[in-house]
Amino acid sequence: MLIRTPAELGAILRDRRKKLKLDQSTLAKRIGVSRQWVIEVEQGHARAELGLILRALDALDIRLDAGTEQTPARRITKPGIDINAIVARARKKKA
Amino acid sequence: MLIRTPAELGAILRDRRKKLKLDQSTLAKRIGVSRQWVIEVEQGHARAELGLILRALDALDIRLDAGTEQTPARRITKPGIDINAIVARARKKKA
DNA sequence: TCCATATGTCAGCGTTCGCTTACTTTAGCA
DNA sequence: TGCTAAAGTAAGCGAACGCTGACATATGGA
Repeated sequence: MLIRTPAELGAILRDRRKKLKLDQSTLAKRIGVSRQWVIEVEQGHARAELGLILRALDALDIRLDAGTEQTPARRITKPGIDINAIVARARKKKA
Repeated sequence: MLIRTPAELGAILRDRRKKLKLDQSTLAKRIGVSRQWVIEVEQGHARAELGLILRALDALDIRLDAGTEQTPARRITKPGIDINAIVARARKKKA
């Protein structure tokens, strides 16, 4: 399963949790976070802490693999200008 | 490359950046973050934001894959008591 | 040697995290 | 119908994020 966005990660976590028949409270205790945290991350919370995310994956026996690949048509979503940077700035200005 | 900790992620990012002959400033601009951020994440910053991390991986053409696997001897590091939870609490109390 | 580049550190600031606690809503079941 | 558990929402709080800007070390070339 490829992960590109926080929302995708959240969906993966939720699916896996359900497959293991755990409720949010139990999982939260297992990870060492609050139930609130589980709810927000499953909903795709983009600013969740990396460390906690990794612990959540571990608690659910999900392995994370990083690969340098060649996925052909990948940069089509990247025009000349840098979308990511623009979004990043927008996020800040608005706030 | 398996990712288990923020430090491992940081090392992967740094290696990949060097392989692409980018300096921290250039990468930071490409991701849409400050140079500071790049430095800290490469050093294994555990509380970095998930969304920014994903953007960094994208900027470096690193693919993230989540897999439910069976890695045999995996739970040996998990005694009866829940280490993760203990660490989590410790992190909080100390602060 | 002097200068430019790359990396790392420090301090201060506004924003937001993740936490707790409490309430609401939904679903299944006796 | 009422009860229970699961899931979601909201408010308030201390701690830490990521940012800017300036400064500190290498390292390498002119």
